[in-house]
Amino acid sequence: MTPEKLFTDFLEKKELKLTSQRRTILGQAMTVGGHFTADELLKHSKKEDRTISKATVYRTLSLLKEAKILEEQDFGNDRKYYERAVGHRHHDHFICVRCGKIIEFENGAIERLQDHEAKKQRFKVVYHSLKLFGFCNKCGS
Amino acid sequence: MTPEKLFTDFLEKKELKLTSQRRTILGQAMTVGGHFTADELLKHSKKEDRTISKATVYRTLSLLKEAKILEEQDFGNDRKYYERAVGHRHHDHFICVRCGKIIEFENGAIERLQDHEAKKQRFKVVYHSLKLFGFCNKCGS
DNA sequence: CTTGATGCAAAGTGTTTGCAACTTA
DNA sequence: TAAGTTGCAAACACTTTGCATCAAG
Repeated sequence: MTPEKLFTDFLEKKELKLTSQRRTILGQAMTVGGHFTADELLKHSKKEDRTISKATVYRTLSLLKEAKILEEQDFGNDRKYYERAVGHRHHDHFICVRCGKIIEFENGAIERLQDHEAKKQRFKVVYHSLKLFGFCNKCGS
Repeated sequence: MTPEKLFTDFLEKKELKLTSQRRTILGQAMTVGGHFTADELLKHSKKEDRTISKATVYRTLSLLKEAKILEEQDFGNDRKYYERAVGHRHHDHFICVRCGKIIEFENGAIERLQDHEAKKQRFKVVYHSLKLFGFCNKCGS
């Protein structure tokens, strides 16, 4: 299932329209890769269509999030980050506080311990966020 | 080491002054307990000293954070939360997306796996944040 | 009495919204 | 052509800052 198909299906189901702006923004979101902010996405989208506005980017981001095509991340800055959710397994992040580098990692054992902890608390986890802040190997300590 | 002593030492070392406002705000921050926002702390502090301003609360929060008396938390809302760091072991959080309830938990095994993962990535972790979002037992699913 | 601290209001950030004009289905 | 969508600018919510006045050391 491609992101484009997912999005058109999503829009159809909600009786929303596929506009050229939405197509452009989705395309750019899939192209940029990694973790990006609303503003970065706006800049990229403007390269393809100069008239696209900030408001439309935010509105589209919110749809893409709802459609589970993008995932919103919060790295403790004041802005939100987005990354592809489709074709991208769940993972967590290291964040270098010096250079801002973000490293992804997957660790099933941690997830299993989380589930176990959730059972103990009778809590039904929907999603989680694990971030390890510190210094990447380049930035030493 | 009491929070008060920690704070006066911290201020002295930085040649900053202990004002009545700072004393009030620290006192309230220690009294309120749990997780609170800047605005809540302002409201509480105003009960003790009506003239305290928002600006002073924010400025004092930043000092308390630097002095490691408070810890800043980010629960994905747009505002920041604070909680006592002194006399309070490290822990992580469940956050109920329905009622907003926050449950703390400690799990040493998860921490050990995190350290292990960090070693693999040659990343030096300074602090981490693990949040499990979902439904608490009251809010079911 | 010197230097830092305060309160106020204004400025900043990132994000959201009201509205008239415009597009999609 | 009806309903959703857009760009714009203004509105928002939270936080920070400039400045004249005030108080701690």
